[in-house]
Amino acid sequence: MSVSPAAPSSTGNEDLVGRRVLLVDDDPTVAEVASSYLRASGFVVEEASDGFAALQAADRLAPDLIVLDRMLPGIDGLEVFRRLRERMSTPVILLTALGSEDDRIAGLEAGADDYLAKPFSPRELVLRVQSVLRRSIGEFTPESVLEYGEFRLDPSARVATRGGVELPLTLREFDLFEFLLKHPNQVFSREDLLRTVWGWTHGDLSTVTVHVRRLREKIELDPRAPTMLTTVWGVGYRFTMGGAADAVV
Amino acid sequence: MSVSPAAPSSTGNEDLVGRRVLLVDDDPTVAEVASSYLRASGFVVEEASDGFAALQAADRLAPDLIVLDRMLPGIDGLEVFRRLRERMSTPVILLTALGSEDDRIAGLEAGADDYLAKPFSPRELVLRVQSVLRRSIGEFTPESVLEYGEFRLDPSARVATRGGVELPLTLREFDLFEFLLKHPNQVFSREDLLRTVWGWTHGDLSTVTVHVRRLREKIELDPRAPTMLTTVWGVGYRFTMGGAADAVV
DNA sequence: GGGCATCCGTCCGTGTTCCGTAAGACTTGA
DNA sequence: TCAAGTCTTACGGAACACGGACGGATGCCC
Repeated sequence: MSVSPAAPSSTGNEDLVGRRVLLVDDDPTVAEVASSYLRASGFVVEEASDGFAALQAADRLAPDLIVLDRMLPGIDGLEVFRRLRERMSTPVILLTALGSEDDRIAGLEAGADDYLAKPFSPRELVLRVQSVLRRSIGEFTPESVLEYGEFRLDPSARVATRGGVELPLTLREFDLFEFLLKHPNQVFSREDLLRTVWGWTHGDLSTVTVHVRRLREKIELDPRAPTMLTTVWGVGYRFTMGGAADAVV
Repeated sequence: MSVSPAAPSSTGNEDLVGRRVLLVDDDPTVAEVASSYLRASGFVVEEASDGFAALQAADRLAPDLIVLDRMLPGIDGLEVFRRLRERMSTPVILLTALGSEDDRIAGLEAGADDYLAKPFSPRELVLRVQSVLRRSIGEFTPESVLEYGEFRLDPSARVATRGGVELPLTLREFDLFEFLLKHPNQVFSREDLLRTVWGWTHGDLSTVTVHVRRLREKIELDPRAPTMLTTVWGVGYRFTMGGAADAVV
């Protein structure tokens, strides 16, 4: 199984890191793929393969969100859903068989917060989970603006400036820059970045290399001799300002 | 008017506890689920299953807000809505059936304070009820007029002008513009807009694309090279004016 | 009541932007 | 000097945004 590219993991999702997700599906393959994607996006995932296990796990874990297959061995998914609702108000995303539009309607009317038709792309699932969680947290509350030296980065407007001049960053470049700006003076391996910024579990590391280079092209005065977004040989990259923070090598 | 952002995380929802909500829907399942969610959020809920009962209950209860299904047995939902408006200014959230295509309610929806397309997530309904109520509290003035640059937008009269000249905006265009004016310098995905402005939880995103284009046609000097309603590639749209980030409205 | 204009949602063709990958040149550290 | 790691460049394809147009539905006017 290879990780598909292009997860628009716009990093306004850092508040979501560490949130607990309970994944209920009886198909081991689906469960494994889905949970690995969710984990890659920073969620803590617990799995359950039938209705009883789901209810128990829900009590024990008190998850922030539940992904629930509508078709389950033993108790039906909808029934599990009702019982869940009786004791907690945790948001639920329902996985429904394709085609059966009635399922979806029934699901939403029963109180699901979202639904996803099987077969679904894991990436889509991650997006939905993030979307539902973000909504339940509080929507459209503008994120605070990052200021660092002459750089200014507004995540809500997705505008980055240096000395008041706007930097024409692309989506990936912006996400990458935002992450680095939030964690200055800290070294990240390419794998770290690929996981946190891209949301991939594994993949071609050169992707990171190239994007770092492109970002340097836009934020460094002399991209050939970077002073802020520097390379730590054999380890990764680090964003620093003020120049003197790199004494230790 | 359409929608405003939901629930600030610092939930100033304490003021809303105990507010009376009249829920009008003939589908017992929908009514039950919705009302249980509303009650769980601290509202006092009364239900009515047809138009007459709704009007009577409205008189008797003097609710703070009414959730009204457009499709009702007996009197049509819209008719109920008109009669309600004749005697009281209670805010109304309209539930519309999206599935049945014959439901283009464009005309009178304009008077509703918010609308939500079925099927919807109950959580979404709660968010909207809170949002509308919070807005209506302390706002005895009909509705504040939005001014932004040379634009002036009167939600009550549904009139938009640029430099004193009226802009012939359609219903959707007005709603869209209003939402963007209320949240300047912030990027919204097509999905965000579809959910908040249209009240759809799911739908064709190209709908948003097209309406943005039509709106640009009317507010931009050069619609081909938009300067205010700009596209953020891979993310969504943003309304900005002149460089000044005076986000206070 | 019929015809007309308006508005809305959808679809399709087209051009553009951006991203991921590969391959070769270069640099670093031993 | 050598090998591993890093940088640079280029390219193909995919995702995306846009314009144009169409059909259906509604409201209005005659």
